[in-house]
Amino acid sequence: MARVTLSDVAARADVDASTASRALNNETSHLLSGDTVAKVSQAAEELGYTPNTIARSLRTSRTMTVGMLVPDIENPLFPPIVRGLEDELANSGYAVVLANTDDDPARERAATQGLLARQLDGLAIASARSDHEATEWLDDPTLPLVFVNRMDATHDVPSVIADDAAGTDDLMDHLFELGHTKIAQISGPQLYSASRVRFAGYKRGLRRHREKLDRGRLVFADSFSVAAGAKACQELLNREVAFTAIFASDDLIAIGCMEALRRAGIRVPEDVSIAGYNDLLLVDMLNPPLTTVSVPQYEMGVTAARLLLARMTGTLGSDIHIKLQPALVARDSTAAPA
Amino acid sequence: MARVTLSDVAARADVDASTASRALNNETSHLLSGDTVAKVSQAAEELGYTPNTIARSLRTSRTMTVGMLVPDIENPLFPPIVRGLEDELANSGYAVVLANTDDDPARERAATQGLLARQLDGLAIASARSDHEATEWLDDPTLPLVFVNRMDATHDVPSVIADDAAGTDDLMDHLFELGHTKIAQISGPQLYSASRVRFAGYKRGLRRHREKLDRGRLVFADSFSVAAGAKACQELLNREVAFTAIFASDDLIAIGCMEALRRAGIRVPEDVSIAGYNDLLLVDMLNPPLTTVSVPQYEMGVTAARLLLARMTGTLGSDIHIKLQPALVARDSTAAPA
DNA sequence: CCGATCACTGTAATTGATTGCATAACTCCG
DNA sequence: CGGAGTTATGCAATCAATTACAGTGATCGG
Repeated sequence: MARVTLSDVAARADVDASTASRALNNETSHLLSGDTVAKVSQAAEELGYTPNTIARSLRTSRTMTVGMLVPDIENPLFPPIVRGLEDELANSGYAVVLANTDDDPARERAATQGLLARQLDGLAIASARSDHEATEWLDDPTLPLVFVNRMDATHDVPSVIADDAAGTDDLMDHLFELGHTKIAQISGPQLYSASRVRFAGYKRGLRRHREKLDRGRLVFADSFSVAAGAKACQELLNREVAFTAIFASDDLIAIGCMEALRRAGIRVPEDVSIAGYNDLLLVDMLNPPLTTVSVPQYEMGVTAARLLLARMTGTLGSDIHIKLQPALVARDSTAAPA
Repeated sequence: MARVTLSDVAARADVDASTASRALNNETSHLLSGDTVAKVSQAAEELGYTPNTIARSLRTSRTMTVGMLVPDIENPLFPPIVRGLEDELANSGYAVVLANTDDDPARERAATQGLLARQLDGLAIASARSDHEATEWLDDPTLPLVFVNRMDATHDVPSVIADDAAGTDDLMDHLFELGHTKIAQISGPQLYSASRVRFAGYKRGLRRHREKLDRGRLVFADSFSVAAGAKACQELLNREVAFTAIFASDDLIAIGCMEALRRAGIRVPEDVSIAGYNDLLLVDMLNPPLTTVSVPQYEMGVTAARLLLARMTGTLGSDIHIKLQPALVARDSTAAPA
């Protein structure tokens, strides 16, 4: 059974293809007599007609498809974002093409090429990397873009981020309230705006509480992962500096820290408190449950979708930057120092 | 700046569009003189030409895009599968459109419609549901399909699954070896083939070890989720039947059980052992680390992609069913009964 | 030296839908 | 009753590529 085309429907309803097209589109069906519309609709129904989106796209140059770039869908931070985006866009008839970049410029470039060639109507970028080399194509003004979980002042692109400044402030206050003063940070790669903002929050927290920054308590992890966190924490331990708490830039890094501390026979939170960031799935079930900052991931996806829709259909400005509020979640991995 | 089309390139190279097309396609460029090919390539280069995939697709009826249906990308089981699929397909130039179905027939139908209208070249279905009502469209023989993590004898569709029979056998043996005989099962919804196979494995394990099935120790959870697991476990507790171990059909259910038991003041594994299934991300970091069966999720995605590629390009039969081997991972949530 | 073959390139149809323009029929009003 | 306006529909171009077919000129063998 060959595909049913519009001409088939038109033939059966005994009208021209153009008439059938108008009958089947809500914006144009008012041009036609109710009679004809009914006739065509019935024919379409009977034949089981499905419009060929490709042909339509060629004519209208709208694909009703958007792309989503993530570093790695296996990182638990992203599935809720993707889900939120997809849910919201599906409501408006858009589909989502997903691509993983591993934050590797070459992969990012390849993925983007692949996506752009498909004439997407828009692109959501949750890829956290923010060096320029790989992103000069971002300046193409014809493609509606939105950054998720990333802020980039050098490109004129709307963004949805969590208010990491507020989140880190709350977290630092929490640690100080417990009585910690020797607080280490395992920061993420400074390539990422999230890392930089949280690092800034760390420094600001110290300053606010009149502690000075000791660079001996500062380690940069190679990536947002358990392995990188463990490695960075091990380095911190090797330095033999004193600390009673660790603020990890990300939950996965925090989990890596817990692993490293456990191997070293250091108890959490009795000997050292640990706090993470993002409130990833299941971190409330860890041993001990992780203190962290909950960011509204799903909501970020939804909001990004709305921004993208607004940019695609309307005339939303590109200078809109939405900050969603995070929430400190104090659990058992942080406690008063011994 | 309007898009650069093939005609633009052709004009600049002073040839016909058809010649330009042939020059730019590897399969046809051998028809042309090296001179012409070079001329066209250079013109394309200079103009920054990117072929319009839509127009190409319309003509060739190949979109180089496949769909992937998952119940919910937020369920940690699926990201690695999606990632494996995407990685493998990207190597061959295919993009992946993702849709969440929530295993809701209406959503599944809507999502599928939306995907199919885009003339996908193939569709991978990890949506675990296996009732027929929603899936009669599966019998469309023109669309290359592959089931992932789902086996369905009533449809003639290739599949990639983990060998759950072997996995459950290993797990049951493990529990018996520890000395458990009163083993409860929290099963997943029987709608899912995975649940049924694991339930069968549970029964087979009991039989093999000469225990008879006590339906009092059997509860069916409403879904594969922490909440459903907690609820089901609570029901098990309410029944006041004796048991020393719980085999949960899925890690999330197992985590729900751990929660319910903790609330009831029952220790794991001292009072009750718990085993899950799937070895989801981070379950090794739980309190206690969860005994489970590791299934090669990423590998399943890759394999599914290969099957799909084979079906799309070649003439792979539809009766191919690949079983990947799981591995028991004994951790601290299971121990000898008191 | 002439027809056949070959290598190369152009012409035009095609893919399936949308849409500007033309037109036919009908209504309305002076 | 005729011209203006309205309503409903068809015609044909268009979107950007691919591809069957045709044609041109050169080469080659008899």
